[in-house]
Amino acid sequence: MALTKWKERERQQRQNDIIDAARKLLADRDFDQVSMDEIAGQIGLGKSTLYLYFKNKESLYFAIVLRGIRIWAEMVKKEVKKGNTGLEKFKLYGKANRDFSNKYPDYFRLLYSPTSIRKQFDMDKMSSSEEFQEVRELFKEIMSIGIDFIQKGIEEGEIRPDVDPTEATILLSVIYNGKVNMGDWAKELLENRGIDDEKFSKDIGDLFIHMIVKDTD
Amino acid sequence: MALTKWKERERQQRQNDIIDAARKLLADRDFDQVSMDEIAGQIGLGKSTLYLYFKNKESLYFAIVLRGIRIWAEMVKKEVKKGNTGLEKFKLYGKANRDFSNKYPDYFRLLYSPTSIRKQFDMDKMSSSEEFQEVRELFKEIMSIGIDFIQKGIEEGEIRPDVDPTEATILLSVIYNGKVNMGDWAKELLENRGIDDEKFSKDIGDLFIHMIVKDTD
DNA sequence: GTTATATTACTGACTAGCTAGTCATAAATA
DNA sequence: TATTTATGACTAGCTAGTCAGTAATATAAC
Repeated sequence: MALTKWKERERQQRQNDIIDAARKLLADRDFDQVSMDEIAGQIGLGKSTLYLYFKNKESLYFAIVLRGIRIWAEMVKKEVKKGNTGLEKFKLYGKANRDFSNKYPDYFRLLYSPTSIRKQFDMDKMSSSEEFQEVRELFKEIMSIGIDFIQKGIEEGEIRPDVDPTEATILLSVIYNGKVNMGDWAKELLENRGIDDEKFSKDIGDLFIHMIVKDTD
Repeated sequence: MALTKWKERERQQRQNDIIDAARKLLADRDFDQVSMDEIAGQIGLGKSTLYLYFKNKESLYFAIVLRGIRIWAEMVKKEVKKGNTGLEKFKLYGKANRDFSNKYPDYFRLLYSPTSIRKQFDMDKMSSSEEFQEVRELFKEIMSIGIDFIQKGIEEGEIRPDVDPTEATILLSVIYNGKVNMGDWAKELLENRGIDDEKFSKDIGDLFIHMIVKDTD
């Protein structure tokens, strides 16, 4: 019985290897542009083998995304505990997002693809994937956290009451979405001014807070 | 001579038709997902015919993008004339961006693709395209306009001096980039709160101004 | 402890279908 | 008749997914 359990772990490890190989390849190319052959080749397997671990390509894709969003959700939940007021917690919420995007850029980029470049997917295969549903739920959960803290901040009088919590939270997400997909031309402009990615990230965070707090000085 | 001129117009008209058909198809699908066959079929032509008007697929793509960015640049330049101070002009700059995204959503979405999803393109073919170079120049020009007005606004004391003009302008562009590519899940959250796209656009604009002006009240 | 059997892990070759781009030929027009 | 415009059939190459059969490992029998 311990044996079958060990077998199970072995199997999960292999599944893990596949996910990892695919993630690396998908970090800078689109779903359509990475073939199952290439993913399999990356870890010295035949393509057919992938289908023993994943129903189809979409399923593999969302397995990666799911892994990423789980990490994201975890980081957010952990970070916001450090704050007390709504504003504090929302600042930490923003920081967690930034940290995640810096620490796991591959996942982060990937995470914004399925929701935005959804047209590349076969909707039927997508919906049938359990992973897809969980990703969707976690996304909504993460958004809810931000929304609640802005709401709290408004009630506590630190955030302007005319700020719509949903809009502001989505805007934060929109900014990160835009930033990861930012084109080379924009990057060039920043570099010419001596602004690296990290500084830009941080400054965006600061600007965002200016956007919602009651008093700027 | 008048005849050859008419011929030339005829040719341009046809080229125009192709661009238009392609634009419509590319509005909600990726470069890779729209075939030359489909574009040609859309206006009752054979695929081979497209190659009489465009060197290759990339060239056709950038012809569309070029058309779009020309309209965008024109709208921006026209709108900002209405203002006087730097802040006023930057507000109009933001408005022009918003108007363009509302009036020509297809172009707008497309415009952010080549810079972000550049990995789908064959770089050699891309660079060799004259259209690509002009698109690049116009993009930089549009960014410069925003940067200059924020700078002016700072000098005039209406915009906070700790705002970096380049960062802020790029951020505006990043926001629009993110917004056009915003996923269905985020859209859903907004809809559930009764916020339609137009309201969200406008509110983003207002929030953005809060981000940079000196005094909020 | 060795051999036979059952289970599991894996893969090469294949199907069916799609793609961009070419080119000799045909149609339309000057 | 000459020129421009258009195309159908083709090449060469790629893709996801399948499946019969092979290799490796685990269990059972002797």
